[in-house]
Amino acid sequence: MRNPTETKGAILHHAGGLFNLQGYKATSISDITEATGFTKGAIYRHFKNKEKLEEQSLVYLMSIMFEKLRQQIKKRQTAGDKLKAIICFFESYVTKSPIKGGCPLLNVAIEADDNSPHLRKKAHAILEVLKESIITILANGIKFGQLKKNIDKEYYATVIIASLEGAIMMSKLSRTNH
Amino acid sequence: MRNPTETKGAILHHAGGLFNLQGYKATSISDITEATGFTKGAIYRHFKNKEKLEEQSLVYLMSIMFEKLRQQIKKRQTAGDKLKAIICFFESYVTKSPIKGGCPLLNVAIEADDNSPHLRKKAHAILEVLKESIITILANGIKFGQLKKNIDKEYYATVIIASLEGAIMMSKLSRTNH
DNA sequence: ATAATAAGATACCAATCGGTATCTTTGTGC
DNA sequence: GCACAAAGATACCGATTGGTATCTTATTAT
Repeated sequence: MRNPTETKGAILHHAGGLFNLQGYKATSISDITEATGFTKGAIYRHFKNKEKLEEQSLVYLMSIMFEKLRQQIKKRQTAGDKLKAIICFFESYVTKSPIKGGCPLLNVAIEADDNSPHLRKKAHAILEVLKESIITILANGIKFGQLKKNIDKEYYATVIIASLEGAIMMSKLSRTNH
Repeated sequence: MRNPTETKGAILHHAGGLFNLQGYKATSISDITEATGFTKGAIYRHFKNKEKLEEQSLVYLMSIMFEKLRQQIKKRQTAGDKLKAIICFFESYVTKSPIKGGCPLLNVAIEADDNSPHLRKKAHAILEVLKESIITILANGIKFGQLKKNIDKEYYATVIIASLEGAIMMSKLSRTNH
């Protein structure tokens, strides 16, 4: 019955969900104890403090995101189709997100501003990974003659991410339900 | 020395700044008393509760935004130049924002999700105003033959806002300073 | 079986939260 | 100049916050 790794996983899962939905600062340890059924003692055994729990939860959330996204990209062959898969992924994100509360990267970018520089650092690193993966797709597209030769890869990668994240933000406000 | 309207204005000014920088939930009444120099008694005399203060602060912040944006748009003549002015406005927003903490609309869209539906409602209305004003610019551009006739105005307005807001979000993560 | 250790529960801590009741001060109408 | 009302300060409230110390329970090694 007692499985520490499972316990830690369950805490990350529920904490991640709450952080993404309510915000990091707005989610209390008590919220997490209620959601998980575990007590404060269990949480503080596996995580040194709330800050560390926040960081590891963000990593957990993004690992889910990237895994789902990777699956979609892998299926397609050409650079164009791969990019379309990314856009589709974010589009489906609006209606039925794999994680409640929208994109964890967007959420943490807005919240972890002045306070919590630890989260901002992690989020920045994650953004770079996302950007690099899109740049790689563009580079391969150029390599195999599917895209024009002298496009500014970094610029296009940035624009793609920006408009997708911005769209998620707008959809958050436009939802009538809920 | 004692001027109630000035007091209320000062509270809105400082509270707005803090809300936009730290987040609404993360900013306490004590933060605001420290920033303004006024006491809790003064704040709760002018605002029924924190919720109302949050709402009015958001309106205050957005009124600053819209006023500055309106000035820039008014200067230009053609639809293309007006749209460029909007993009320029958001671009300058990244480097030297008129309000610390980035775009108040973006911030509130992310934070006021599940909790605080009152803020979400206000933010939604503000977004619609922004979208409509861009649609109007596009419509005028079509009217005066500066833009193609059968473009989807709502679609383009949405894309413009999305990419601008997304860019602000990304810039938040990429800042090396601070 | 039992001792040792790890996992988790319970009970508490000071600090802070939003909010209110009350008191003092300031400006105003007469 | 004096009463009256508005504006703001002070002092408090219960609830909740993140965090810790301690106690109990379950697992594992011998």
